[in-house]
Amino acid sequence: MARGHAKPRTSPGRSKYPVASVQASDTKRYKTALVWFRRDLRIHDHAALHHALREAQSVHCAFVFDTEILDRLPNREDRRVEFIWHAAEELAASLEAWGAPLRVLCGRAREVIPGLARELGAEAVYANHDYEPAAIRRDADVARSLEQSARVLHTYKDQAIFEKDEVLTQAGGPFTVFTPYKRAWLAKLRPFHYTAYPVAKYRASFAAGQCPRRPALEDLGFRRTNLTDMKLPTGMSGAQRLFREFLERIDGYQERRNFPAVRGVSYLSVHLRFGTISIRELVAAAAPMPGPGAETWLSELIWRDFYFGILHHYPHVEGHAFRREFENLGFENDPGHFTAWCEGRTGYPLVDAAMRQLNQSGYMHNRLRMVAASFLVKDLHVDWRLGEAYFAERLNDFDLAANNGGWQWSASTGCDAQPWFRIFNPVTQSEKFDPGGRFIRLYVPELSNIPDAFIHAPWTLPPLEQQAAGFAIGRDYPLPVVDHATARQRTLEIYKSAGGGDEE
DNA sequence: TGAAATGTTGGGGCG
DNA sequence: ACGCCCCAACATTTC
Repeated sequence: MARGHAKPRTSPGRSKYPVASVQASDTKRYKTALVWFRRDLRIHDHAALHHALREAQSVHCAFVFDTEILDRLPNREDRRVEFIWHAAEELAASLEAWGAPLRVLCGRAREVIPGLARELGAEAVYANHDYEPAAIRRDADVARSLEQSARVLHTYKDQAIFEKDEVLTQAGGPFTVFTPYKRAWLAKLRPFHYTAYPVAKYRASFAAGQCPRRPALEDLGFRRTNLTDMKLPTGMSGAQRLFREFLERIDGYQERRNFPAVRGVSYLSVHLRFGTISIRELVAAAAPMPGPGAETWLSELIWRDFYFGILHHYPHVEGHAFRREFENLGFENDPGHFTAWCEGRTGYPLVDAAMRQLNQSGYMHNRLRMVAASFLVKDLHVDWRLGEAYFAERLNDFDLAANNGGWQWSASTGCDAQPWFRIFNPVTQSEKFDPGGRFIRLYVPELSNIPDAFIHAPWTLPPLEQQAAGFAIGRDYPLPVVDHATARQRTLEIYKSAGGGDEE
């Protein structure tokens, strides 16, 4: 059957993808269709767009700034809204080059989309699968509304290479351990799974028209952020630039990806999140490429599919520990400690640098996400859900499945999580992965004059040398909020008594 | 995608 | 020369 879990089609022009010839319009099943863009803000290699163009004579496009989401955002300067706004602008410009207008609307998507479909006389709405529980409920609502006026919602796999039940164990169940999942994923992978949808070939099906006025960022009730100052490339073109640059250094990825002060990673996560680049394009480049760099990077892309799958099969992970014995660890959740962590003043330089990077830019290096998460849970004894929520609020690339998976991994509450007795030492991690303190100095300028030998643990700088450096611990930079060795012992007790006792 | 505690080994100082 | 001790370096176990 056709890719993307599309329901079996009966239209006469249906053929096995990819298709060599453009269908004649009299073989199409719909006169008019509407493509609803969501987290897939691009025109190339787009499943829903491709199917709509093939199946309808006249295709309209829309994007909705969903007020149900926007209204719940805690502040009016949100880099993600701005990122999406830029992406929608570029999407509109690209569609316009094909003579197709993009309708950019603002409102409750579950009402706006059925309303727009009625207004346009669209018989079908096309969109890509979104796996978040709230999105699933929204899409079910939209489908129901459309049905009431004899319309239909078609949705497709687009964000993932394999979704839902496509990769299963021998027993037919979902994988809950990454390594065997990855093995099965790789064994199943064929070029077919990462071949781009040739959208441009069918562009004759776009409904022509004037480009309607689009809302400015301010019209949405949001203010500019420092997003553009940060030189974060936005939109499809920004994603392509990052990808091109990353491919130049992918060979060193395996080593360089661990060092936050080094440009080692791809920085594509936010683009994958909003679909300004296609996962198929990335896998198409990485899968056939030899060497440990491409292999390791592909692994990271597989983690993404893995966590989509976990959320799909175990939706209770949203809000609950995957491992029930660790549901309630009885942490103190000291508000002072939590605030110190949020604000980057725990007294542990690498943790603080990481949190300040997040606060200033909306980005945090992946290793630092692990270090910061481990510290919150296993040093400060704050519930992982508080950290998860803070990241959700701040990360430009925030994705429910991946963020939840990452936090439960760090907290040892998840499926295939790190063992509970595995506890990062924030000083050792700092010495290993920021040996010269370059990253620390970037975000914790009050430590810029501390010698390398002490920058990972500035409280060990002898008083005389503090004087010489014009620095006083406790005055210019906080003393550690907790003692790691003590906190570690307590963590071991907590997890052991919570039922971790009989673990290997 | 760990770190700390504990165990083992072997070189060198030294009586 | 030899045994003994110290301890660094490495390995293994434990959390």
